[in-house]
Amino acid sequence: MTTYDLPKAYDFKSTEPRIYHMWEKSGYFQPSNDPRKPDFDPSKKPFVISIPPPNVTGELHLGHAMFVAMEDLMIRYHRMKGEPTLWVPGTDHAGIATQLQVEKALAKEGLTREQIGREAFLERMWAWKAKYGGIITTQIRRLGASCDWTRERFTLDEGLSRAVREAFVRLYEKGLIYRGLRLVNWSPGLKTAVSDLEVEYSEEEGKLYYFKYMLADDSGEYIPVATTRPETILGDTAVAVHPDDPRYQKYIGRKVRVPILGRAIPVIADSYVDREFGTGALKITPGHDPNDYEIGQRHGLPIISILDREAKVTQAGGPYAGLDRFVCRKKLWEDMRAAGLVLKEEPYILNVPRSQRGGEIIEPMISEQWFVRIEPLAKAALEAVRTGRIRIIPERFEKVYFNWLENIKDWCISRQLWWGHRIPVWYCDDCGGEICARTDPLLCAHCGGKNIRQDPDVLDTWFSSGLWPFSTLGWPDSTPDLRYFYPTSVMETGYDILFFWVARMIMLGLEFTGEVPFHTVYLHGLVRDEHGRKMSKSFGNVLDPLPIIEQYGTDALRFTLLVGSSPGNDINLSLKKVEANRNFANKIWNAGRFVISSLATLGDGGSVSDQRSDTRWTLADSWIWARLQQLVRDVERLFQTYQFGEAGRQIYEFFWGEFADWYVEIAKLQLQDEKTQRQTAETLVRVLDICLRLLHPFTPFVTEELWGHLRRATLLSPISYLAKDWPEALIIAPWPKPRDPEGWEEGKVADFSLLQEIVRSIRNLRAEKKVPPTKRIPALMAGGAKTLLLQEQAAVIAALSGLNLAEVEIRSAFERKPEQAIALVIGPVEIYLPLAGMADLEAERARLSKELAEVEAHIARLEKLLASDFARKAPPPVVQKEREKLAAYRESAEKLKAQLNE
RNA sequence: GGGCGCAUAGCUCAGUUGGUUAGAGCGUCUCUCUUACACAGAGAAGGUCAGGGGUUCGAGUCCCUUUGCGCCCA
Repeated sequence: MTTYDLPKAYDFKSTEPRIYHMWEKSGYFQPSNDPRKPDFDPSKKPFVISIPPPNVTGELHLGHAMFVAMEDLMIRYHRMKGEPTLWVPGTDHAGIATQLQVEKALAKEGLTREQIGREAFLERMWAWKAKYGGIITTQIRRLGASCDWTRERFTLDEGLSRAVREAFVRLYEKGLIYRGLRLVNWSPGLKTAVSDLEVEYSEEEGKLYYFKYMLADDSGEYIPVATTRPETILGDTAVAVHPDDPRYQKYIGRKVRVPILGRAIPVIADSYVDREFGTGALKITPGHDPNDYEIGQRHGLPIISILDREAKVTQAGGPYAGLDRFVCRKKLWEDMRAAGLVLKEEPYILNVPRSQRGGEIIEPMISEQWFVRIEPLAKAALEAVRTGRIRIIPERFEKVYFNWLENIKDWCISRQLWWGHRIPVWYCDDCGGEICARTDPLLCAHCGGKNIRQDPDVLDTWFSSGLWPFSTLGWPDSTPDLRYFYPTSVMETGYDILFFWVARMIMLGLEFTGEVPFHTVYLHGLVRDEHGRKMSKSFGNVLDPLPIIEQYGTDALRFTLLVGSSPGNDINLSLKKVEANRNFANKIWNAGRFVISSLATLGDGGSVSDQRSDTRWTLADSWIWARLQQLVRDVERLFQTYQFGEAGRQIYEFFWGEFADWYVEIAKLQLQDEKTQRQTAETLVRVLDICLRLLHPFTPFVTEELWGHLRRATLLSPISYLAKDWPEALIIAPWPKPRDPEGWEEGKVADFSLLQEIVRSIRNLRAEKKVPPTKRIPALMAGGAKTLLLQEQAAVIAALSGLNLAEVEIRSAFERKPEQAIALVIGPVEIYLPLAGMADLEAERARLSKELAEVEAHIARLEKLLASDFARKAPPPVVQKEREKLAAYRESAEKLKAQLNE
């Protein structure tokens, strides 16, 4: 047969691109049951994920690596289970972020978008997208993502743009979209409105400024007022006091003068005012503060906008017109000081609204914007989760979701940008009418006039992402894909975009399709640095996934992210962990090399038949098989409950700690014996095969590569029948099916555990006594009830613990304790290692006494336990287990005592 | 102000029907280049599971509470 000469270390660098190419080229990423193909069967239930679309011109970060690892794991698992599986990839135009990139490039040429005009600017945008748009998807491929690239979508592509247009028009027609002057969050740097969600509040040191609001009747009286933003004084239209405040009651209904400007404004009473805060009198600036806006609405106060779109003071600011907001703050305060209006300043911790993008201070401003009337949509979205039609994992996020939707405010969806879906509304200059249409109108629908112009604004990017699960499948058309693959199955993403994205998809999905867009939401945590700090460029602790992949391989990174995380919790990533998992990939590789090489020892006597009714499985064979079946059951249970990390850890433990450390070592022995050679090779192949299948969703590359070698080697070997049903690639190999235990497993596992304990005890003693590892030593064993087992396993024990088999003597018991020997007691078994000259009698007695004391402590503990209510109230199997333990300890104690008495 | 999470070995973390000897990786110490793997093997040290109270035969796990840290919402 062909001998395999695999490299000693797994070479991920050459393997990963080759394997990925093979998968993609072979069409494995496409659903096995495809509505586009003639043999399509609509009755098969598919498993579908739509990718959280990354920014089209973005670059890979660990958040992407995280979601790809999780989603690819789910996709591969379901694909291997034989379900038609679809993972829809795509990208998002990321309005602000992308536009900023291009504006930055323009700025380098000394240009602004306004200078070159909308049309030319959009040409630049598309050119930019063409240039950088492929980078992120190439990088996602490097992560091993098995998504169906033939179905790749982009939020600004034709189909999705049509979906956005349709969605807008429907909401508009239903009265769920309106345009109006409202106080919105304004980003002066970006010169656009942003939604509530795009504003973050940070606590910062600032000042509380106290000053006099002079009564307008020139009585010389004043109301002391405090503010954190003096410049807004220019926009004040009232001073409010609490109606029950004795200090100020007398002023209610009178007028005060706005400092410097001299405008007379009323003193009003409103119970919103907190008497304890500041001076207990509140200046009201409805044009620049959300709370003041509310109060202003209640009292019918005028609204004055004192800032323009760049946050410079407007004409309303009189002498300050044209100043920047912060310059104005300073100057106005100085002028007020000169005018004798300043009382004092106090240090104060402010809650400063900052743009989620860029961090500049957001200015609440009155502006005409488009909004979605969200309440009816939110109601349906709440219901969907409340009734369990959608399940959020981990569950605690359901509460967060409810809380947000219950207190939701209308969604500001217009952005003063150029890169995005333009609002499909036209205004008629002739009749003043408004036209909202699915196709661009040429004439006014109301008066037939030609003087119509489209609203210049575009929609919030999240508006289009909110349609993603169905727009990517062809909505609003009832395409075969939409009919078959929608609703999708799982929405997997980070908890940080639960509101931004997930909630909106649920709302819009229910609204437009009448169905939930997915039945399960799985939320992963954020990737942090190794000490749990948020990664940030300024802090310099950002880890870039690409160099990590270069250094340790994709599998190592994926396994680290998957196994190091639990649902909804952040993960601290360190290169040490990735390195450890690179080592695991190498361990898999080398165990595989061993298994493949073991096939060669079977010789080339041609293929043997699958007849093996006469096989006598060894203890090790039975044990590893029982353990493997247990693993398959556990992994299945863990996958079903979305505990992927735990599943990965268990496979890791089994593979390294049981298969490689124990079975492979014993297999070396069994392969030398003609009688057990074939069954050993068979077991090696079977166990490795199943392990590779279980590991494939975690570490797809090394498992695919190795499995390919295993398959070819097996097919060329005398036991080729094992691989006769294997498909041509692991990615489509059937997922191991859990089987019920057959009854024999427990006994074999217990026997093997005893064997392991014996081996460990001997190794331990050897290390303690500094016996050179290569020195083979004799041993006498008294096996008691386990004598037969020991005799059968003598060769295994000898090999694993460095005994000289020819000098191993096993009996049921010895009449006299062997001299000059060190004794070990392992439950029912006594072992004597005649280490001439090493048996220091005193030291031995001390060692045995110590052991006896430990055992007696256990006996005392268990006797007490079994005498308590435990014996009556605990379930019988649990009690039985403790009784057995006690019996074993008693046996050990007796033996130890006997040792000490000699 | 409301809500949520975390606190387990030196470090980073698992531990999902509560079962009585709490695990891993890394780090540390000792030995070994044993023909799958030194990206390894063997052995060892290291934990009153944040403090207190409760439920229970039994609590790292459930309940209450205190302290510290973090996050979300307002």
